[in-house]
Amino acid sequence: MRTSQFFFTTLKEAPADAEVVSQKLMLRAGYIKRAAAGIYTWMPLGLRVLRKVENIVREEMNAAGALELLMPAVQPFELWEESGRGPGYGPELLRFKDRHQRDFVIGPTHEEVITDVVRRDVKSYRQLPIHLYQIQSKFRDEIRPRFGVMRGREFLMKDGYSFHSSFEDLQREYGNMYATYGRIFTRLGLKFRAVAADTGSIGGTGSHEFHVLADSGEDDIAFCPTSDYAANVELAEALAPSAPRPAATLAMEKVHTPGRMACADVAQFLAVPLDRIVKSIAVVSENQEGSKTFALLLLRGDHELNEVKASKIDALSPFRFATDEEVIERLGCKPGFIGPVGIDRDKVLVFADRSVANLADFVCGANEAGYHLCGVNFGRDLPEPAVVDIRNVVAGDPAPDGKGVLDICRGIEVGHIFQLRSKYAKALNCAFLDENGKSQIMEMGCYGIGVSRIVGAAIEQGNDDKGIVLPTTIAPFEVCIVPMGYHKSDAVKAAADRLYAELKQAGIDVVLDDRNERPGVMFADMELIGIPHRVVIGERGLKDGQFEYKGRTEAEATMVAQSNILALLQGKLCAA
RNA sequence: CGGGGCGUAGCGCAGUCUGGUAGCGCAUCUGCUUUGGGAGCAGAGGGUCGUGAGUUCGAAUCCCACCGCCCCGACCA
Repeated sequence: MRTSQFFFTTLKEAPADAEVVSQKLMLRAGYIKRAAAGIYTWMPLGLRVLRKVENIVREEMNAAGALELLMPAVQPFELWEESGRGPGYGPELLRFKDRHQRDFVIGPTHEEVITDVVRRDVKSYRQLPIHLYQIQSKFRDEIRPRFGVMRGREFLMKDGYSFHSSFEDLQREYGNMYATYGRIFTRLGLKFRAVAADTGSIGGTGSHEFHVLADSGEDDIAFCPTSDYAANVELAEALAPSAPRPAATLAMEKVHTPGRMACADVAQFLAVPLDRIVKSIAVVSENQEGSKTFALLLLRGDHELNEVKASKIDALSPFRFATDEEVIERLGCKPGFIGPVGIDRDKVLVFADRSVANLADFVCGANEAGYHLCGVNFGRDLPEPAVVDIRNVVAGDPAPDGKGVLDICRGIEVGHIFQLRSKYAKALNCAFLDENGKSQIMEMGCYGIGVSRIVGAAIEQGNDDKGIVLPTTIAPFEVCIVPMGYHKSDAVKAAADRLYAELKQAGIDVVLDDRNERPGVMFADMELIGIPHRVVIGERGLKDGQFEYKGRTEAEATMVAQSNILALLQGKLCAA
């Protein structure tokens, strides 16, 4: 490609509303243009990157035995009614009516459609297993789209679905995909980690997320530096303290704590460590008949509630936070001074985090505005609570695998694999006849990769003050040729044209900057858009039969004999 | 959904308080000069000042409504 024949525009300043570095750079480099909140046009330059990512994903999926198909972006709402997921999915699901007033959705995912396809055509165990995937635009009407293509509303996704005659075979394919995803992210040149994950709204059993590690990520990952353990914080188990609960040493005492509502304020005011303050979070679970279950969740002052874990408590599934009115009605006290002592356990359930259950002589609200209780002890001052794991792990907690201590880092979720089992197959009656002629429901797996998000994540991981730094495998071009005086010097022009033809002939994805621009403009543009290898051709070097080579992240350029440049570049590209 | 902020040329911004013929930098176009790190000079084009309705002799500026966008919050009592 010659830049004079290409179309790209760069900006010196990023739009003011761009938030994260990848978004700013993608806009400045002209990879994408914003069309509406969370909706972008991929310009030719950015599309080259997107397609390279897509093709790596496609090659590895094909190599792993999956078959590509393409499903419709627009889906009949009936399928969502049949799976029972229509109401639960909520406002993220973009719905509309056609001219005949029939309901449709723009697909945020395709479990329903693929299950419908398979149930029509797959009748026998002999046709199983089968793994079908597509690479297609999805639409999810996010509450707050942000971070450019990393949390857009429209995005490109690879979604694959496998169907099996047994759970064992599903597990085999799940392992196959786990390995395939590792190969894909390795080829993409990303620093990533596979982590155990919650299955969320999609449902199912086993699940792993693949995260690109980056400080701007939206997910917290708990991992153990001295073992293989890694899990989303939503899922990571907080072990019970190993030491037994200490004996009580203090008598319970009511103290005046005017205006001290936050745990940190109470701790400071009473000169008690934050980890001996117990906070009580009031929640309500309403069943379908409208009857309410009211509960207090007890956490140490230095811990955070993990809503995913809490929602797995049977009595609280699902739950919401109690309103101030509900708290006053049940406890006779405003939030801020509520606690588990002296309450009617028939009306209020009490769940204590494992760490709270191990406390002695703790502080909690007195259920009276302006007062807390000190020196509180389970068994003596209040009944023993139900003990549960409902907190987020923190750095320094013991790893659940018992092989070290946890640390926390941020990640961008770029892949997710699930063992769906038969959730959708059952709802949509996706069945087959087994060896004995008996009808059985299929086992399903589902495997997603956020293709457009990967581009943002890769730039989040690879950038410097000059612009985008991408791995050669996904950069928009592998090599750029920057001639000094292409339009003035016949010798430079001839050398540049010759090298350009030679590199193209060798199958290298090369761009020749033949614009009549000043050198500074060309250097700055090629660096901004993220070309990993640069060859500069000038009369100075030509006199000695030399070109100048510089890698995108190298500080200094090196002079290379003209006859050696192809071999040098091939070596660099091969190594990548 | 609650709170806050913003909307003026393709991008970044000033002007709004205190109403009086719409500006700056970058980008674009023309000419000359320049050519190894985002050039210089001279000239030019480009605006429903988010939309609508008001107040006024006169509105980017004041009032009202709407639309769009951004940020914070929607566990941590």
